Amino acid sequence: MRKKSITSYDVAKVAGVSQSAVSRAFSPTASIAEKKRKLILKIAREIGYQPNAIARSMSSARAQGRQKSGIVGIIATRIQDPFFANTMAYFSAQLQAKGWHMLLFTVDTPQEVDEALHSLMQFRIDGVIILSAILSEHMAKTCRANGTPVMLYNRSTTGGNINSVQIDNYAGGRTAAEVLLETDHKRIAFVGGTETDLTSQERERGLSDRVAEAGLAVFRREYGDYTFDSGRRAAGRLFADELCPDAVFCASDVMALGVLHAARHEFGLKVPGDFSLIGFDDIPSAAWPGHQLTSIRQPVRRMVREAVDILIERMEDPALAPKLVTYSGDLVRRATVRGPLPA
Amino acid sequence: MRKKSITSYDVAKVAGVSQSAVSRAFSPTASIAEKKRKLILKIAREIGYQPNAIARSMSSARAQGRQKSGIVGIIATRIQDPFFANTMAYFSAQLQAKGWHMLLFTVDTPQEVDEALHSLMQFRIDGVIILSAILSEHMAKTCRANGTPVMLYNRSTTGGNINSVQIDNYAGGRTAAEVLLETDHKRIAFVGGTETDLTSQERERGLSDRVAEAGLAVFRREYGDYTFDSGRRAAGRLFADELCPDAVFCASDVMALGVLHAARHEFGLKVPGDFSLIGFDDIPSAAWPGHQLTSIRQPVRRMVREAVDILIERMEDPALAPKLVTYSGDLVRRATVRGPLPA
DNA sequence: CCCGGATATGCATGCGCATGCATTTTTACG
DNA sequence: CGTAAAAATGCATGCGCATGCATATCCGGG
Repeated sequence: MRKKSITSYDVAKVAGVSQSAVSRAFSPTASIAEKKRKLILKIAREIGYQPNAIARSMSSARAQGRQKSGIVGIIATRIQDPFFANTMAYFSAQLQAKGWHMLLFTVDTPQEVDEALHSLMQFRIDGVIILSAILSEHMAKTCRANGTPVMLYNRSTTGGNINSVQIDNYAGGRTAAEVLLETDHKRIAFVGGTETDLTSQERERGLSDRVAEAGLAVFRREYGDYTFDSGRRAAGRLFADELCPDAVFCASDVMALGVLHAARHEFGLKVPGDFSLIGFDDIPSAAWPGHQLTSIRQPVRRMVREAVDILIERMEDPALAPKLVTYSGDLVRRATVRGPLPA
Repeated sequence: MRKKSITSYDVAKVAGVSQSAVSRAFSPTASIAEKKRKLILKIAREIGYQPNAIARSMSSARAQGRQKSGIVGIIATRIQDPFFANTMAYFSAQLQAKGWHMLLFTVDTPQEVDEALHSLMQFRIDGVIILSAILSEHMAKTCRANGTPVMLYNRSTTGGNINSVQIDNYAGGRTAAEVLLETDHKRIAFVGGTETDLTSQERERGLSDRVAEAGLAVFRREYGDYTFDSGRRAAGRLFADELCPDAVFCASDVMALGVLHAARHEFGLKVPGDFSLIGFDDIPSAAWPGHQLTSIRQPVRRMVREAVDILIERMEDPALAPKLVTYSGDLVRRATVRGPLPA
């Protein structure tokens, strides 16, 4: 009892036309009498015909010399994290609005990216977006060989030959240092993501450099894994000793919120009374009345839109040169840093 | 300058075998000499051959009488919401672990579900998961006709002929009422999601019924849209009058957190001193030290696993009867309800 | 060394569609 | 009304793969 799906031949038979006519009826640019198109579409609807995207992509291989699937692959990590959840939501909305489909792959470790990409490429995806991870030189070559454009979001390669959209992490770190120095902090601590994470390292380096320029050194460095709990635990370590930091800069808002909650509700500290706190990303919950977390904002919406635009251009014309875009993150000053708030 | 992708013929030519041999080398069950398979796989790796999943699925249509794409469609809403972000992360991990791919569609309104499903079905997906939405009778019929199993997550239909996994919303509402009545609250308010949302309605009905059984009535009803800000605004309305509620039950944790932040930091109220608060879902941030929000927990991980298992069974054998599973949500008692905490 | 069964291999085919090409129909205009 | 150009239509084909079927090769026991 196997069901056979309804094909364009079925429609053609009912409509008394050729299969080509049916195909053309569904192709907006094809040459077909308007009256006949209407009829075919009507009959198609009646008998429940749906063009088969798989077959369509098969035959496009012949015509265009290359399969076009209409699918963009996305490789993402930690999509339950508010920052990425937001980013994903925007990516999905953008791609959908422009008529592209999204084949989603989530990975736990950077090592899995290659494998995921491999798997995605079997579907002859037209392009791929990689969130917060990089790909091996080998896979980069494979993609180039296949003419599959890649978009690195939140990362870039040193080679500079892969499209990327990211925030200026170094500058963000410097900005954080700047505001903390201005407000007269002396013992500035840093809480990073995983120690090997490039993004975190750049933010740390920005902070470090600027603090050094002021003749100081970063007071303490702790590392977590970008989760709330890791921020909370980092706070535990930072405030266990006699001499505590008077400011903390975290590589992400989620960790900063972990520090904030732990400090206030587990150690009874005041923020910014006992220490000032700055996060990164400006996720929605940073602005909640009880948090009022100062942060370095990533203009996620704009960045995603740009990433999608760049990728689509490259998918349509693979010959275009790679484009690398860096956004700068503005400081969003809220209540976790002492000193006057902006009007 | 069109790139032609590498096909099994290319591998065959280099290996000096037939195309069939290459195909068989990539099919674990096919009959082929082990030595030859090794050789073919080696050459394939060398010249960068990747089986074309699209073409593979095309030809499976002939063999099996039905195309098998290995793709599951997911239609989701509000994936930036922590509850759904979590759910999505689990779905993705589960499906991937079992060798399925995920074609993601996000929608803003329930009306778009049909359209999205339509679009997905053009890819001959093997099954579809719909998060927090239902599908029209028409689309349900179409799916049945195509033999495409559907899994409604977080919803079910009255007909009971579509697979579903959901929480017992009514019972959850009753549980919330129960604990608030036990702790001697008299003016119990409800904050719902959108007024037309079935999930929210069920939670409200559970609360309502149980409160009525105690000889009381729900003190106030406000509606938001499941966002933090809508909870915040609802709080504004609830606490504007002279006579305020002494307890609030929200249809989601996110809204409850909105109420909590607004109450504490905008109106200077104490929770649970001035009123008690219960949310729904038990998202991670409900447990943050500064929140300690009492909530009705959804065992998301288990529910997702079950949903995936049920769907996979149905994809492998479409003849199986629909399965409807309802989980009950346990109360997670934290600090936002007055009275003694559990040890 | 021979022969039968098991295993391995290649050939041919079609999944459903889009499109080049040849042919027919329509349209426009003198 | 005639004719040329434009539009519409159908036929045939192949995209890359998996697999049924026919044939070739292997293996072991007598």
